[in-house]
Amino acid sequence: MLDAAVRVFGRRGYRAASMEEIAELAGVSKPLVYLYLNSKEYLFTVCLRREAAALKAAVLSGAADAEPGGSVERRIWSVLMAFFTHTTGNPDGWALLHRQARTHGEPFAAEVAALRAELTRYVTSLITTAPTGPRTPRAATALAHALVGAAESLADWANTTPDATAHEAARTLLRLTHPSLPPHD
Amino acid sequence: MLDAAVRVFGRRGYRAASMEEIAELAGVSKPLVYLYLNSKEYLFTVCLRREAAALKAAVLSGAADAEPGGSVERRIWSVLMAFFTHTTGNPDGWALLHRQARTHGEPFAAEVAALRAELTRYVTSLITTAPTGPRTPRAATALAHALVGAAESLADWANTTPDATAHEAARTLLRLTHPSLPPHD
Amino acid sequence: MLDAAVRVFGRRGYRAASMEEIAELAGVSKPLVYLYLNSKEYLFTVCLRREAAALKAAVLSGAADAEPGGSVERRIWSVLMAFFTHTTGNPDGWALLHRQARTHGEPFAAEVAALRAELTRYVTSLITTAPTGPRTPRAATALAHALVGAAESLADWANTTPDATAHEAARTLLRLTHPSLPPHD
Amino acid sequence: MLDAAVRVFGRRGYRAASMEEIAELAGVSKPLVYLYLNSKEYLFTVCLRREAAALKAAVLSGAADAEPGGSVERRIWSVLMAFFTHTTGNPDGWALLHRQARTHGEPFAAEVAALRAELTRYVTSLITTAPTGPRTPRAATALAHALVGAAESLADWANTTPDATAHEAARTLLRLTHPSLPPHD
DNA sequence: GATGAATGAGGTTTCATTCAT
DNA sequence: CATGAATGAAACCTCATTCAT
Repeated sequence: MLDAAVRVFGRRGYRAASMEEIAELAGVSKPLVYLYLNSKEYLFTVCLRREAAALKAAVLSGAADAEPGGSVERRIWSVLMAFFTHTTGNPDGWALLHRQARTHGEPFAAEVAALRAELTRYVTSLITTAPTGPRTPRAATALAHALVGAAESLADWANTTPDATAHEAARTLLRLTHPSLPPHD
Repeated sequence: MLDAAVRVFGRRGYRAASMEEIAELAGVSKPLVYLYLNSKEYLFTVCLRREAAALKAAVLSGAADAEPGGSVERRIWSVLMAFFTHTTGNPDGWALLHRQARTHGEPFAAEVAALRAELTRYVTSLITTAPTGPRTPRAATALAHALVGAAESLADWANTTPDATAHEAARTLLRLTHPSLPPHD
Repeated sequence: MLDAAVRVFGRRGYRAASMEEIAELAGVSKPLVYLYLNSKEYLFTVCLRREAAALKAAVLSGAADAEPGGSVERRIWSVLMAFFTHTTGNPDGWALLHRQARTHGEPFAAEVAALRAELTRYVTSLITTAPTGPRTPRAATALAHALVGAAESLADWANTTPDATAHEAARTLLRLTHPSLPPHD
Repeated sequence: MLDAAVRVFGRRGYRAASMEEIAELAGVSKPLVYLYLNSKEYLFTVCLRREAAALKAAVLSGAADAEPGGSVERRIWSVLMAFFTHTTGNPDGWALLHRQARTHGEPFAAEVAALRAELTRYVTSLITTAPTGPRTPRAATALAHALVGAAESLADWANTTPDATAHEAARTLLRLTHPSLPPHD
């Protein structure tokens, strides 16, 4: 039932999505949706939180999967793969997070902004450790924003381009940040 | 009158924007809006095209401003400066293009996708000329998508961060693609 | 279970009362309410009839309690005391009868009107026996309506005024109709 | 348009009244009702205030119409005639005030309670000046409540009894309070 | 026998859109 | 030409009511 909501919200946007369509897609009746999820706003909030948590969990699990003794590049690679694998495997959730939730009034935009800020901080920390990285915190933050945007754009690209893979997206981004690295598996 | 529409559409989104608010902000009456612009959909289309054309013109003019004999890096710098100067100077138009138009059903998303494709092709061509660039067209396209996304994200960052400048955004992006270059003025 | 219904109906009114709240207050589930009382309309009818019968029984028992050889005034006093004792002891039932049932479409209003007519006829008969009473039946009926209204208003007053007693209400009404009588106990 | 609302509210009650029926009876469309009167609640408030003001104005004008040098009884008669003339000439408004507004949640019940309290205070003052009246303020208030209730009941009686007149209602009530008085014109 | 789970019908409210002036 | 006045269509939400267990 939440799946249906994520799909409709992700495709149509909050305003254009109708509870009727969500209910229909879920194969239930409108009142049932209201029984479980009290209002359209609340339903959207639940979807948003679920997708945010899922994305976060995927990325963290990717970071954890990297071998403990591995290089920084290896860890970055794991995170990127986890990120793109999640977004390509869950395009509606990704659209909800990246596109729809941000075009909406304060409570929602703030929530996704917080998630994005968390990610940006993480990227900033990765950048700062690099020897050739930016020298001021401000520059690091700006660069992190650029990289996050690049990742987001690649996620969209992978979702709209036929036979584009998460692997391809990850490799593209890694080659941008580490031009000298040999191509990964 | 279009200014008002761009502002309201850019801030509220297509569905949440009401013709009433647009007319009010423009200082005219609703029927007048319908007289000049036949429907909400058409009004949005006109806004979208105007902003797309304005952005394109700004970028092209930036490209033309570069001295004929200058280096490629110099030309890139001009384009970036033109792009970020335009987006920071016209945040509502930028929000309309980048955020609102893409969250919407096919006619609009396709239009902005076309604009984006044009830009991506241009970036692809720039990339391919570089000696250390990607070796396959597919890889070049993917990288171009990443760079366009980085630029978009920086435009948003510049619009939401106090005292962030177009210059700073351009410098950040250029440093990402040309790490060895000395900082530009 | 009917107690719960009377309470909710008496406080909220027919339309504003929800079967959910009634079932909850009764400590049972909604389908059980429907099993015993077929519909909201029927449930209301049953409540209405029960309260009407209870009020009628209370008044008649009051009339019967008066000593057989007593004066008319004494009998009136007994009836008044019985009436106000019942309404103050059962405010929700009284509200249901006097306020909610009458604000509602024909089947209910008619039923409570019948009860009221019965009471009015009784009062009319009391009035007509008095030597100084009205001379025409029509005038007697009108006066009876006035007195019934006075009693109803006093019942409401007693229910909303802190430390107002049935005794006080009865004394007030009796003094209105028999100004020369000494105050009762 | 308010007339239609008063009529529907007065007959059906707040909850049972539908904006559809009000609009239909007024001969306009639903959105127009919302254009002029923002919500059902606000519409009801406006109706309530209008009827309260009209009733108050009618009664005050009746009081003012009495000849300056006339007796107290004469003034009372004028007020009663004004009251009953208004209620019989405006049965829906009377039903709205007396029946529907009081069965409804706090904002409305309080408003009509204030009106009723004003009237009750006025009656109390009339009572207290009479030589044979009650001796304590509490008793006077209680008696005033009884008389107000009697008047309300007579108003209902006059509205539901064929060929009952305001004159008849006023005479009935006056004879209740002043049994010795000769019948008025 | 009692209930958790589900729905049909209807109510309030909004909004893009159009005439008559 | 410009607008005040008006509406059709559709959205969100609620509630009396019923099955399958």
